Amino acid sequence: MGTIDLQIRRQNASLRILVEDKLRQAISSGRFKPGQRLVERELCELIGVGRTSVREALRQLEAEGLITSYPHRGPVVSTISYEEARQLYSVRALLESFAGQEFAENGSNEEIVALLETVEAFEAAAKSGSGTRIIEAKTAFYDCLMTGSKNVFVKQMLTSLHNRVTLLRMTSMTQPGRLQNSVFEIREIAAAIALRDGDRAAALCKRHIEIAAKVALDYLSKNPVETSE
Amino acid sequence: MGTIDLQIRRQNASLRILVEDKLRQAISSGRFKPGQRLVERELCELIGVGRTSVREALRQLEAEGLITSYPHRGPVVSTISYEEARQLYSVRALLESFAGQEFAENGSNEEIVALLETVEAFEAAAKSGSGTRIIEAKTAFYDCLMTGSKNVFVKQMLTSLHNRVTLLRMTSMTQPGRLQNSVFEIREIAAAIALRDGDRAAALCKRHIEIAAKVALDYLSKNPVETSE
DNA sequence: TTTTTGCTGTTTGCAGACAATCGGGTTGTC
DNA sequence: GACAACCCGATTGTCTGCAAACAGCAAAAA
Repeated sequence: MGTIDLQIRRQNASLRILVEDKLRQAISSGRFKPGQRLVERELCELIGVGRTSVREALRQLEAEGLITSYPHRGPVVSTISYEEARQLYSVRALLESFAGQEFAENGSNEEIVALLETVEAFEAAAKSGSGTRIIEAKTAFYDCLMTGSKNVFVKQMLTSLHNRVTLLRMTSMTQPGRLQNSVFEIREIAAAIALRDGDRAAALCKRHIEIAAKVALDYLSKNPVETSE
Repeated sequence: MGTIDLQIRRQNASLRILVEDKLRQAISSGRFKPGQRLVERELCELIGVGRTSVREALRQLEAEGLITSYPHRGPVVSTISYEEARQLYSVRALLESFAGQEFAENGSNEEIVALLETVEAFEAAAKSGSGTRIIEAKTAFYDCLMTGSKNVFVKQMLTSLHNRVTLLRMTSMTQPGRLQNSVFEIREIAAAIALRDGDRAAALCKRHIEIAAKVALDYLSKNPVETSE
């Protein structure tokens, strides 16, 4: 007899977690725009849960920096200024180059194989042109990269930073030609890691983010991020 | 007639924040030991607030990594393994050297003056031998360092890491002779920053943390951290 | 026009209630 | 005595009602 689906009850996740994910997704997808007020009661009936769950989820998102709470005025989807965006990319370059270096020097062979697979998936997604597939593939690549770095703190921090980048509501991918370059850069990074060349991997990661930062910041200085209200 | 205290109620901070700080302090001071269960109701009557505030504060501390929640069993003061401690010091070295470099290159002259003052305060505290004064002075130094780095993300992340280090319940300061060396290292760091030598500041910060890490990890491998229950 | 006053919507916090769940002890069986 | 099934107390997860505090705004007063 085959193994019956062990995960029948994926209901394990508490309501709070579900609400968190829903809100995160709503913010990332742009359904909630930066600057928009999030009224408790509205969220409650929108999601169909009690205030307790909503409030605790909001606290979590606040800790992640996705929303900002003003006393007695409630939470608001965080906005991110040009200067903050610059700082964000700056520290992201630092952490990702560290992750790349650690991966190259300490990652297991299996992890390298897995990384190369995500690169191929990314290339395929890029060819397909599907926006969601591209984002998924890129997320998978970064996830693999961070896992291979063998540092839970770096992984946590980078995940948080990635979430916040979406507040800019503009993936640098949307720039013409940027996607192709991105594919190339990522392939190079993976190659350096596969060759166990930590320094080169770090340099490539750093450069990759710096380019993305330049594109994003240039765009941002011309088209200020759209906020709600 | 003298001005009557206008600030009778500086109740600005919401209860939740107060509870957070109380709990953070209780954990940092060792009143709550790693591994100890934190029962909601006990905390409620201990602090004298309702469950709502306690639960939201717990969510915040969980996001910071100070406590860990198990489904239907409640929160527990986080423990930190040897491997995690290694990773923590590793990323801390990375971020602090970055902060040091940025400070040296972009800090204002006023900030440099302020930094030098915290160094002197630290030296004075070290001479006094008072544990709490030393910790305060060192905190002030780091706070100044992070502020001068002009990067809110780095500051946030480092603050979180500093909080978690206290879970080890052993400041590397307690090692004989370590305090004197620490004073020396910090003076050197500040000097490099004052000279605007970013590379040297970064290298010194990195070395400073690496030494602290070595001391702490050596100690940790011999004396496993005491947990409660 | 400027200041004061009061209203309204919203957050903040408390208390009580209930279901779901977990761990541990007890019971029953072999 | 060993082991499994079962039950029970404790605790969390969640919901709801209620009171107080506060920000923003508009109307009233100067």
